[in-house]
Amino acid sequence: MQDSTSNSRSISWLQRLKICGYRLTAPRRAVVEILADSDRTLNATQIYDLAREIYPSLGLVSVYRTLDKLESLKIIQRVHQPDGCHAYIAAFTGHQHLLLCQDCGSTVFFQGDNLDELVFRVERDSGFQISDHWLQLFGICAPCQESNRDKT
Amino acid sequence: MQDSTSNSRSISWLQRLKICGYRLTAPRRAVVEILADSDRTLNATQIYDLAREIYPSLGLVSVYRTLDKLESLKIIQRVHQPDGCHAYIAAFTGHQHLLLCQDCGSTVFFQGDNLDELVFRVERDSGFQISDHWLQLFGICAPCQESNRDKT
DNA sequence: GTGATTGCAAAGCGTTTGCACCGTA
DNA sequence: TACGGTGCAAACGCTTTGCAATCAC
Repeated sequence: MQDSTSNSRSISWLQRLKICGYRLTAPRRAVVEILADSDRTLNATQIYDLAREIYPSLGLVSVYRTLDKLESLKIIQRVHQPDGCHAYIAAFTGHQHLLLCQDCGSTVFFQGDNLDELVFRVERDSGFQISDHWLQLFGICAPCQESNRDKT
Repeated sequence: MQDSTSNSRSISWLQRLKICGYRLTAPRRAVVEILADSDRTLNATQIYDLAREIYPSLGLVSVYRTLDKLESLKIIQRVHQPDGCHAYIAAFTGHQHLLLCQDCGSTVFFQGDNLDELVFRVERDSGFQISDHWLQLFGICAPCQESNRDKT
């Protein structure tokens, strides 16, 4: 099937919404489609603009409401960056961390941090009971490095 | 000197403001005082409330304007947490990372992460040029663990 | 059919801006 | 005295809420 509105990730997300008792409506399908297809962080307005290309009568309110549901089902997650925390991306699967391009917002997940020893040491020294950690890398992706070179 | 309005950290911050050409006014002194004295993250409204105990005619606008200046001088920094990114704390000195209590917001800095190898590997695998990283630990501080136990 | 979901409009909230007055240097 | 800084009020942008109409199941 060549239909770009039905990649396997969005189908799986819609199934999960349905299983959780939510109805599959055109606004939800459009928002899911945009986020499932994106490899970069998007905020509510960006999602709204893109999703209206699929479903023009979409309201911004429905974007916010769908984002809430997707986030509470851990299908998507909010991304924090130096300049704010209002962008979303498909959620981690398992223990992964994020690498973000500060030019174009494209993201790559990686794993293989070995922080156990550090966490243990900090836990012992501080008396804190550590339950979670964030590790994010920031940089410039290869295509953006390329286009920055061209500008010079 | 027992005067709680003049601990050494706030004096140093005021000096830095002055050196950078900013005037030392009562509203600025009050905001600086609150932040310099705090070991936990505070947002604009919390700073406003606390600083009005020192300087009751303070306006919220001056809090925002002072926060801007302190942040641009890297005296304070914005802290990102799972529930938002609108809190401030005294800035890192050198290469340090943050450990936050999710109950009371108290913070501890730590150092000694060894991420060079990881950064190198991810850089090689992804093609990104990595310029920065965030590492934050979240947990419950010892006093909060204690008081949670008492509630049970 | 019926109740969840929608888009619109309005409200809400945190933050920024315009402005006349004030106070530091 | 000069002009950077102030507080107030209003504007602003993003997000949430109230509501009647709509539509998936």
